[in-house]
Amino acid sequence: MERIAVLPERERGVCCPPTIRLRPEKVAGTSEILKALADPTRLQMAIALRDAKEPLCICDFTATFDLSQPTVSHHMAKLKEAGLVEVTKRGIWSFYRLAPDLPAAGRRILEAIS
Amino acid sequence: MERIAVLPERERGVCCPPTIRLRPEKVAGTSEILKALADPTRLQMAIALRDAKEPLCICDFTATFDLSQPTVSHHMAKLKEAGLVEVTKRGIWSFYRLAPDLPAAGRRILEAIS
DNA sequence: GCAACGCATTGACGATTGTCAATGGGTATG
DNA sequence: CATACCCATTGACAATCGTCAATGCGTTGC
Repeated sequence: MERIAVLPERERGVCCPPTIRLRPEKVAGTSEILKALADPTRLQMAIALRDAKEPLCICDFTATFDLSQPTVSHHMAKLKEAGLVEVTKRGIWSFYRLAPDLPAAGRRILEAIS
Repeated sequence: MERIAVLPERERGVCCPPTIRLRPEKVAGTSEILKALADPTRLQMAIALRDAKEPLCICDFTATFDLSQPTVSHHMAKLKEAGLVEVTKRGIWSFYRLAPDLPAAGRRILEAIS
């Protein structure tokens, strides 16, 4: 990612379409992950799960954020749909943790955010 | 980001709200960056700019994607609003490049995606 | 059995988003 | 001046999103 200094010389009517190296499925998957993390609440939830020593439940986040329980549940479902999060039920609780089989793209993004 | 093995013991009515270490402004800024990258078209545009040896103009992307020029222009404006992209006008062209003063968060995220 | 708890789902609402057609402004060429 | 090119802005539209109230379901404790 080095600095680009000069502007290219261009001729009228001639464009330089960049070649897209990424496969469409890869683009879709990555943008799904990004979309899941692009909401402030979900971003904080994901970071909390990333940094947590133990799995967390919905009620933990309901206590943290000023949001209703259905809303928190809805956000967590989005993280799960994106493959970022995994759930284990025990008793009346649903424990959430970061997906252990997180794809490399997701892992790198999660490590990049702060 | 090590594996979490065991589930915590919980008591009814007692939750364990995670402590949010991130400042609210930081959360807002990062989620703005993520939101800007969360669209498939903008994701590909950002990656193209990241990997390009020279700045690119709007018409380059209009040729690449099957989208109207206003739409491409609109997407580029979103990347610019998020501080990811910088524009230099010369003649009839507007040349876009990755922002040289990209905040660390943005740079790490951009390097993480693929 | 019954009440309380934790959670997911549904339905509804305003807000935001992605897209295009239409338009206008600036710049080069003839 | 007139035309062609590149680009940004506006207005409009359907689609999606974030949120909550209401509801239902499974589990635990009395």
